[in-house]
Amino acid sequence: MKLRPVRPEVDFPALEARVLEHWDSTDAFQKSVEQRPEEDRFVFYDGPPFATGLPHYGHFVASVLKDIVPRYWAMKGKRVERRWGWDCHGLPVENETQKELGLASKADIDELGIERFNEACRGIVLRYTGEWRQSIRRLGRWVDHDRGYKTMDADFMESVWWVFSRLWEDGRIYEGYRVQPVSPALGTPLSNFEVAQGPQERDPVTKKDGHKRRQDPSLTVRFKLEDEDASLWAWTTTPWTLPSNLALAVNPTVEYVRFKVSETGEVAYAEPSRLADYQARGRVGETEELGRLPGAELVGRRYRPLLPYFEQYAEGEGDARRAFFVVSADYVETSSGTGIVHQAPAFGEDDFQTGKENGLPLVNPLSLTGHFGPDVPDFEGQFAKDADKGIIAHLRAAGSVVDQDTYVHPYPHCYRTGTPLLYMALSTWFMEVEPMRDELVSNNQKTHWVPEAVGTGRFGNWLASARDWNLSRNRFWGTPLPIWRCDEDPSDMVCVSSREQLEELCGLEKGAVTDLHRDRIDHLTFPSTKTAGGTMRRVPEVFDCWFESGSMPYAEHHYPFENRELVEQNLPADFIAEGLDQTRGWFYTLTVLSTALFGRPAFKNVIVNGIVLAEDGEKMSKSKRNFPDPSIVLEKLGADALRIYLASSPVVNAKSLRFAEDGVREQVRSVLLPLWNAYSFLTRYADVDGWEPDGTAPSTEVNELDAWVLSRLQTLLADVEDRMARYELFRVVPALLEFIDDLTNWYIRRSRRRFWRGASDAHAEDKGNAYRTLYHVLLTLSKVLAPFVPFITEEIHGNLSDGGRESVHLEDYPVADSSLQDAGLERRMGLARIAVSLGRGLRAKHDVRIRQPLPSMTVVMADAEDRASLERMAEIVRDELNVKELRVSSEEADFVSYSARPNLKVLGPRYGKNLGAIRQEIEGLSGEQLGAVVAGGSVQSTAVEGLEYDAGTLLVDRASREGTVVDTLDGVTVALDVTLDDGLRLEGLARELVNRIQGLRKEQELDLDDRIEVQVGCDGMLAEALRTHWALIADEVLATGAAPDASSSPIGGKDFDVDGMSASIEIARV
RNA sequence: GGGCCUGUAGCUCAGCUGGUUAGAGCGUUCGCCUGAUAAGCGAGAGGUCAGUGGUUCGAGUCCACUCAGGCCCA
Repeated sequence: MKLRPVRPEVDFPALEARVLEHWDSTDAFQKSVEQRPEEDRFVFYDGPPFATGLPHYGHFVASVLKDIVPRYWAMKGKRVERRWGWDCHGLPVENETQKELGLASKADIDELGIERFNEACRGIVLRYTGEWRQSIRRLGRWVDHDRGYKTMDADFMESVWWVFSRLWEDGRIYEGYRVQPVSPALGTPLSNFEVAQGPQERDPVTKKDGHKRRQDPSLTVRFKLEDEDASLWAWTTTPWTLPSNLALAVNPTVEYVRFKVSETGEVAYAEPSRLADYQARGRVGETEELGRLPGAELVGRRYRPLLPYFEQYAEGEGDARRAFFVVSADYVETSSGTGIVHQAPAFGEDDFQTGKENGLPLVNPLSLTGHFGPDVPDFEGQFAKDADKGIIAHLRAAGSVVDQDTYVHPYPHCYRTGTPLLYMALSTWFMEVEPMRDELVSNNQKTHWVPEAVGTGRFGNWLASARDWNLSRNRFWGTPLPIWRCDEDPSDMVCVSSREQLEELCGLEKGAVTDLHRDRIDHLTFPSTKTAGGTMRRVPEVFDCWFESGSMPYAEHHYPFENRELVEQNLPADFIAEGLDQTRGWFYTLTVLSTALFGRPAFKNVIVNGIVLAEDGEKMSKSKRNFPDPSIVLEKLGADALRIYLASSPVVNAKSLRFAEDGVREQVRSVLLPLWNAYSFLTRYADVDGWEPDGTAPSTEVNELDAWVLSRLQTLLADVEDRMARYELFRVVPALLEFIDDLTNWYIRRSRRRFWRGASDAHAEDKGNAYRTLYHVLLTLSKVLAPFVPFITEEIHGNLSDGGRESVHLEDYPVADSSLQDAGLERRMGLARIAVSLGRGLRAKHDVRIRQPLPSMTVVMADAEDRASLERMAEIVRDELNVKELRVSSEEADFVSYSARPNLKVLGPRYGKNLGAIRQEIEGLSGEQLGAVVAGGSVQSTAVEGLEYDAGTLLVDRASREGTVVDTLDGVTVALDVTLDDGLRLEGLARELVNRIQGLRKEQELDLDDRIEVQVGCDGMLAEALRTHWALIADEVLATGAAPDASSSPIGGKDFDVDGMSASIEIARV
């Protein structure tokens, strides 16, 4: 099979478009999955994104990871199913729908009807799937969209019900209360996410961003103690919560003062520094201190209800009291107020907790729209904030107001209506997580995290202090909670676990329930079996959509209704990859549900990616336009470049990345083009030579360069395997880069001539082996790189593979062959490259260019083995540096001077404080003494007893001896003999002529194998060089015929200056 | 307010359990080379390792605090 010759110029995006079509037309992805055995799976879970927005770089990062890793394992022989998933439910969708339908509040939705609302949600939820599909395809990600799952599918939802019913049976579900932010204008609780979206403002004092600021009343109220003619002063900015006051909180460890107000004679309690603050602001007059006591001594004291609405709760069982006493709370601070805090358990998180701890009742006279109900008849029908005025007036009249002022503070506002939010305790459904903490933590320890610190730190800590999970939402578009409750007895409940069960309960025929959304099932009722005459009705809540995505491992396969075995075998997943922001999201919900249901971790390996920022270090923002459109980057530079840019960036190690288009371009230059050019080199010369792959493996015996690059290739394979096994993608790409550099800038560079030489002569075997080696390396490399840059490798593989599979992605991943690894050879080549590098530096110092042959170079090394090694590399070094002879010497002292430093790693722990003296002594060691150490001897220390300076305790540095032109690096010292005789000079001039003629060839865009006729007009030494070295020149520039007559200048010749002599040269293709 | 992460050259980042003169790539300056390459080679400039204090013979690395940025939670 002949290789198609390939030009070095390449249009990667166009190439990628062709490859995409090839994949589509050959069903490459399907084949790559199906050709692997079903028993040997690599399980991948795909975290579902919302389709309500377009994909951005963050999704691309995750997608690149989700493609590279599965492709790799597929090539390693695993069956890797990749099913796409869509997160369809939840608030983002509802918000979008509300916006489009112009529905401001929950009431509006109720009015419209859930059915129509949900229909609208269903209509927009898949709006951008087409764009997603196209972007993901363009990125080269292989994933099955057609068999993908959607969290709104009835099968998926039914599995979610099953998951929930298992938790219900296990007694992990309970109904409770939770203080939540409520938008009274919308009449609905908001998620924290929505709260954070509310209006923001910078605080003028602290300069920190926060909630929009608001002016509220600042009211200080007196609560009359029952056992003493004295009062407790408490402060609030929410007078509307005072009707619901049930306790006062003090900090038990803070000291309080009992004092008398001089003007009125009132006796009261407050925290002393707070009292002083009131006085400083002139709100309270003179006082007389009567005594001090710790807060703990106030705890338990009873006071009279400030307002009468809930005074029935004063009475507890027996002598006890249910409410209206002082409680202890650590959170009470003394930076504001009076140090005594009014408690309304329904209206604050802290209050709620304190209430729970002290057995306080939970009273909430407000509706979701923030209006007082009949419990507070004086203000019934009034909006809470509007009632402030009336309440204050009422209290003032009753003589309960100590002070009234205003207070400006940051306060959360509704993100949609801009009105201030109210916090209130609402009934919700919880899953018990706290008792599972230990198990969660131990399951997490079975998971391999990349980077490790996320698992042990961030995620581990979160699990260790996990709280019960509030998994219900008072919304419409979601999977409904499958709880049916009796309208007569609220404790009579049934948890439904399947469609079939619901049909049976409701007396419907089998298959009647096809959709589980609220609009399809809320009306379904059935009679209670426990409560006579009771009717079972579904509770109104839907699931937190995280519960649904966390159920994905089961629900995507409609477990346990179908695929029982498959799902149970698929647990835990081998691999998932998501962003750092999923710590409390998907990572968490997967772990909690898997632990609760199966007692297993949900995933074995996880790569956590960081956040992609714009080039300016800020968040990418559509309005700021601070980042380039992903699709334009893909069209300009290609997906391979973008993939490798992302995969080698810190973002795959959970760090943030400043996205720079130039960074992507850099990948084209440093990875793709060199690879392409190596490939182009092979195909073009193979074409010229008529070489074809013959199925013969390259030999390591013919030429050390071949053995070397094959050895390097095995090292690369081993490194990649190791790093992929650890999921450390960010460490793979640098290894690839290093190899590509070795291949192009050393192997091919050093081997070029092997490809040019005529095949008929003694070099035939060497030439054939060079082809075979380069071919083998490139073909192997196309497989190694395939998961990372799937397009360019497909193209290369398609041309090179002979009898191979129709896609590189169907190949088996190459495995390192340790018999081809030769550490000694790699070491030798390393030494040669150091020597060459030093030699090049010396040429520059001497100002002698490479084209000028030099008589000799001397390399000095102390180590005998190294010297022998380098001698074996003499030809390569001579050729690369254009020197006639390579001398290897051990006589370092002739060229370098020694200096020494203490080897602190050895001496530090042993001689700690003596280091000063040691350092001084070492500085004073003579060249002879150091020479002795270098030679393997030792020198007795006089400063420190028992210390010997030798190769272990000293680090000897070499420097060029003054007056010599040498250079030294890593123990290799190089000196160059630059004396020239006429012979060398002539040869140098001949090479100059070659250089000029090659320039003309290039200028005239001749093909690699075009033969030329050369005419040169010149005189003196140049003419002599032309005559003497014509054979060499002709061979180099593919000239035909005898040496030109230098005395006649060509008519159309181009004039050159060669070392101060002039030459006129003309070439013509023959 | 709490948890976690980040701060090293103009830019992007390495720097393992503390150890010697803090590295790489890109960019930049000068020079070289080019018979695959948009490349390559050589030399140079560029750093108070965010700051302060501490532990230690020795701190970019460990500890404490501060500052700045980020993610998540409240």
